[in-house]
Amino acid sequence: MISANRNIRRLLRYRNSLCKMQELGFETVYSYNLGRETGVSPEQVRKDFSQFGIKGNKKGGYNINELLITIREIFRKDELQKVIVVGVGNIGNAILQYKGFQKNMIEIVASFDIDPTKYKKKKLPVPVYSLDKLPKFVVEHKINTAIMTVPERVAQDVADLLIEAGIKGIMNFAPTVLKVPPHIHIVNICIGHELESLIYHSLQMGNNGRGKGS
Amino acid sequence: MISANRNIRRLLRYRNSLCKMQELGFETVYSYNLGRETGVSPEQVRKDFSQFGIKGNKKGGYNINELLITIREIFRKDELQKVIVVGVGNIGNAILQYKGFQKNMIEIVASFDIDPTKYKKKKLPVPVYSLDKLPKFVVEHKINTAIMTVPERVAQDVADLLIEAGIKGIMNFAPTVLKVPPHIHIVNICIGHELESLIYHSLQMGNNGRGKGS
DNA sequence: AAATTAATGTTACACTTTTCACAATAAAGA
DNA sequence: TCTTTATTGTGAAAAGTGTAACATTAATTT
Repeated sequence: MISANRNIRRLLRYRNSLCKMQELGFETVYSYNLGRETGVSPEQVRKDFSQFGIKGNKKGGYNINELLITIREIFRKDELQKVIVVGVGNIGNAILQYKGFQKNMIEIVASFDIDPTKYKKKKLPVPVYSLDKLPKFVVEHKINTAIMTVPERVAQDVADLLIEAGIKGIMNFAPTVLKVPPHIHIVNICIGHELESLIYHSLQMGNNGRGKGS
Repeated sequence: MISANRNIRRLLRYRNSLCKMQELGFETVYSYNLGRETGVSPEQVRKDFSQFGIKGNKKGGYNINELLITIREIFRKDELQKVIVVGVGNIGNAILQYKGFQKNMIEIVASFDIDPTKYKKKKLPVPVYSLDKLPKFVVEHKINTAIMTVPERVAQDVADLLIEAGIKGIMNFAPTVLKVPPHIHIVNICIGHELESLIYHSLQMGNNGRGKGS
């Protein structure tokens, strides 16, 4: 079977680099080019492609255009993927403002919050609704995926609500491990932990402060 | 040696759960409790602890207070870690507003942007400086870690600037693989890719839309 | 005090992912 | 056309990570 996780992530990185290369006018790419650009070994690049049935030319490398088409097919970029945001706080806001999703056939179609003062919020590209309206909206608009940017303390409850409404994938920004049925997909993004982990590794590495002082 | 990456991340999750348990008045915890809360197997919990030299009691489990102290020691929570944010756009803003770092001995002490209109920005808890001021600031305040929330197209240049200034760890929100010397630590957070990956897996899983229609 | 029990701590196994080595092959050159 | 060459494609080895089994031990019970 295909579907690992790592491959998928790398595929997205490849796509990024490939787009840039295409813009620069390149037509073909070698595994070691793409590897260098994406921080992946050439063997890994070839293996990933091979795994997804992508063929190159024995001496001419891979055709960038074909690669991009195939990658888009893998990610089903023929249909627009509709996503909602739940929790219009700092991060929720930032995500709503972000313009980069559209080009990858993803559209944030609505947002939800408990706080009524948010409902009138202008300057947002999508409406903010009450949480009550969520279940109906999800069903009617056939939403599968939600970005959840709510306070930690309500994260589990909101997740339950989302799943009950029929959501299949949740991107969770709260530093909580959500308890969900096995068929639900969760991606946890915990900026705080990432930062602490980074600091930890930087400290490990050696001279904390500059120079050898202190 | 200790220092894997996965362990560290799990340790942070443990800490989260342990704090909650402590607030609820618990004094000890068993590996399977903590495992259940954090989505980790009990064996893994024990192994992680063992790896960091944390000892439990043969029948009474682990002492929550000791655990927390040890974990804090591992992460060097005796000293405040100062961090800067570079790029005060949507996400940069959100991160600057976020209040949760303080409790883990992390403080965002300043932010930087090229856009002069940002410098006067009130409602931010830290000042926004010109990028010119960055090198001196980093040296004077002994900053090791930066959160980089700049547009993709300038990400590499800003990273170079940061490293030149003496930054050892960068949290990068642009979907680019930064080319950096080996002693520099990078954490990439690419919300777009995470979202696409999530959608991919959700689609794989089965009935895209609700019911069996279409 | 001895036996039982319920947990930890650790060693061995299994699985996953990456790297390595090299076979296969199409293009380029002689 | 034959040889060389530069690249892909892949099977095997290695490294990394998680799981399972079990040995160990301190508290509890008898």
